[in-house]
Formats: sequence, C-alpha cells, structure tokens
Amino acid sequence: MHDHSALIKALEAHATDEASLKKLSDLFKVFGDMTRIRILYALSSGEMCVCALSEYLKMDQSAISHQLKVLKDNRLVNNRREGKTVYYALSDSHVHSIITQGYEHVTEQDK
Amino acid sequence: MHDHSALIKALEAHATDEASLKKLSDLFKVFGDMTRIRILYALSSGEMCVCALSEYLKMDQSAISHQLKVLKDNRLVNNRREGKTVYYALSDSHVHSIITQGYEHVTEQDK
DNA sequence: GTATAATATGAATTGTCATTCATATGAACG
DNA sequence: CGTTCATATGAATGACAATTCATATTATAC
Repeated sequence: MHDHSALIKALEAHATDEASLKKLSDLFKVFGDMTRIRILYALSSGEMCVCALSEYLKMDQSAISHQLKVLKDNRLVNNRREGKTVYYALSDSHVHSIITQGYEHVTEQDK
Repeated sequence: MHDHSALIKALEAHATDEASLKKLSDLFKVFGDMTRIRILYALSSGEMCVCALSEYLKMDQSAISHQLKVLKDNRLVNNRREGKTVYYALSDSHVHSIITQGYEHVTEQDK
C-alpha cells in the first residue's frame, strides 16, 4: 500500500463529525424507498387521509400507516385528526426542494 | 371506507409515471447509506484513490470498491486510472447541492 | 355500551442490501 | 513471464427494514 499520510492528515483536519453524516444518511434513507416517495409525491398535491392514500397507491392500509409513521418521525409529514379520519400533509421544511433537486438529477440524464 | 373517487381521479390526472419516482427513490437510496455518504464527503475535498479512502475510512478495500461501484453506476462519482492506482472524484452534477439541501434539513432541527 | 369505521401497532415473515471472503483482473517492474 | 501492488468482482453471510397478519385504539352513531 502506498503512502497517504499527508492526505489523510489534511482530511482529518477538516473532518465533519460522523454524527452529522449519520443524520444525513438517515434522512436520505427515508427518501430512498418507493412507497415513501409515492406517498410524498401524492401529498405534494395536498393533504390526504390514510384511507385515500391506501386506495390510490393500491397498498394495504397497514403498510401505508407504517410508512407514514416513518415519515412523521422524520418530520417530513404532519397530520391532523378530524373525527375518525387522519389527514396527512407534507411538512413545509425542505421536503419539496429536496425532492426537486433529486428529480432534476434523475431527469437530466438519459440514465 | 369513505369515498375518495373525486380526489383519486384528480390525482390520477396529474400523475407522474412510476418510473420517474422509481429513479428518484433509487437515487436517494444511494445517498441513504453511511459508508457512501462518508465517501462522498471525503471526496468533496478532492479526488482520492481507493486505497486512501479505505485507509481514511478504516474499512476493507473491498467494501469501498463495492460502494464506489454503486456511486459510479449512479453517476455520482467518476474515476481515472493512473498506473495501478484509480482515483475517484465527485461527478459535477447535483451531488453537492443535493447533499447541501439535506444537510440544511438535518441541521435546522434539533432532531 | 355495542357496533362500525378509520387508523395504529406489535410480531412474524420476507426481501433487500452491505460487508466479508476468496479470487480475479490490470498494471508496473525486474 | 513471474511477482507484487492496486483495484474489482462474484458468492455467501448477516443485518436490517418493508410488508403482512392479527389485533388494538380512537371516534362516531345508534
């Protein structure tokens, strides 16, 4: 193995804490799932109840609920209850811009 | 189950093709891994050879190579060979802005 | 308070994916 | 051409996470 000590030393100087990188990868992990992306995309038109999401995406209500929980735990969506119904909506935050950025990367290439 | 037919019909009108959403979630999936994020972050200082990455991140050369392949397949990095050594660098593209967006979301909240 | 509708949740299962291990390829050098 | 160094890659393993299934919660209406 050839020598990298200088490079490595320089890198370690400007190193970010691993905790931030962990948070970052955890955030992207949430976006990195087809079901959750479909949910987020559906919600980008406006709030929806669990039931409607389940019907629209043709998936078990339970599966949707589980994924909505993940999204909520990561503050990407919020919800409000109205009687028996719970409506979910995108959290303002950066959700929209993150998705848009990614979308540009994806579409700008004939991948 | 209450009725959503109107909402669903409206959604289906403005529907994106699933293929694009798939590409999108696949892209985020790539960012959603600690090892790959660490590699990308390291490369944000400049190009590095596999060997240096392996040493710096204290991981098997094989593991690094596998992940570099994933990054390359998704056009997030590119490489050039110089003798026995292969240097990897960030692809220009949106890599930097995507990470920055995510980072802002992560740091703006005392999550 | 019983029935029903909408949603949530725990446990089990299944699938996916990162890492490891062993080995292959590619390049330089004697 | 044989050896050594740097990297790549296929297959196996192990860990984690998405879905399903069964059931619980919460709210409304009778």
